[in-house]
Amino acid sequence: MEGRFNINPFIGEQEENDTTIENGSESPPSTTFNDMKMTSTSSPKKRRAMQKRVVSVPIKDVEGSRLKGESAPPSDSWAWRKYGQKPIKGSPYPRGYYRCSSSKGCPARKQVERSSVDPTMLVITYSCEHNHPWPLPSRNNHHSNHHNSTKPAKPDTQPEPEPEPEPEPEPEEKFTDLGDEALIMTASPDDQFAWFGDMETTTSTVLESPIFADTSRSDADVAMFFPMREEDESLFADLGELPECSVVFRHRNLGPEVPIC
DNA sequence: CGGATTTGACCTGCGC
DNA sequence: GCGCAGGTCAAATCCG
Repeated sequence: MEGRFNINPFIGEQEENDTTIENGSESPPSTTFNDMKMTSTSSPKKRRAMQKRVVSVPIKDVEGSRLKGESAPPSDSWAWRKYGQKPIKGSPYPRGYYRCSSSKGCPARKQVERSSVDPTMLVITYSCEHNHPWPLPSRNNHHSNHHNSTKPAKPDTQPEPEPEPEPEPEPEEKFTDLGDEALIMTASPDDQFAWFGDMETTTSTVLESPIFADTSRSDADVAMFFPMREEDESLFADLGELPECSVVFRHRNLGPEVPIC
């Protein structure tokens, strides 16, 4: 069923290491995502070069297939296992932590949380060890299909209080938070963002961080960004000025499923 | 029975 | 140096 997004935020990753992420300065923006330490199995102290991509998808699309509350990640072609959930300060919604279980040793992770800016959107942050050889779960590797992404093992076991979505808490702050670390996609739709193509079915929106835009945005790249539609514009109009999130684009190309890494 | 989810505790990094 | 917040682990529990 739809609602299955083939989110493959890791493709094209090779290019983007943390250096690409840095928001104009060398120092890590904050502890948020860069802080990702690979489980205690790997040197806890060592910060792995994690690449991140922030994807925002309409929650309704997700809910279409499952009503699991804010942490219900959209179904993609990969298997994710939830390993934690934490309430995020400043956000009425908790953030769910998922680990890739599509293949053994898969370092991919993703964090799913509902956007406090737009409660109807699910913000998914994908992280991947940039120098880690990804298993490249091919499309056939769909075991995720029967146990696909965070499979709905418990349809409604999620007792999440799920606080009422707030109209628009602190847009800027939220976006800032998100944008700061957000690794934006700026590649050609047919390769690096092919994965994004699948999401398109859900009118997904990707938030782009100005940082990224600033550092790597070239005219060519900009061309990659799809212009906002009226809905989007109005949607974000509420946000007022978004100092951090300067670009919002939606993609509409259809693309085949692509390996996450 | 095996695998996934839940939940509390613990650890690490950052800011003050 | 301390406190805060985020991220991960691990045991318990639940579901198929």
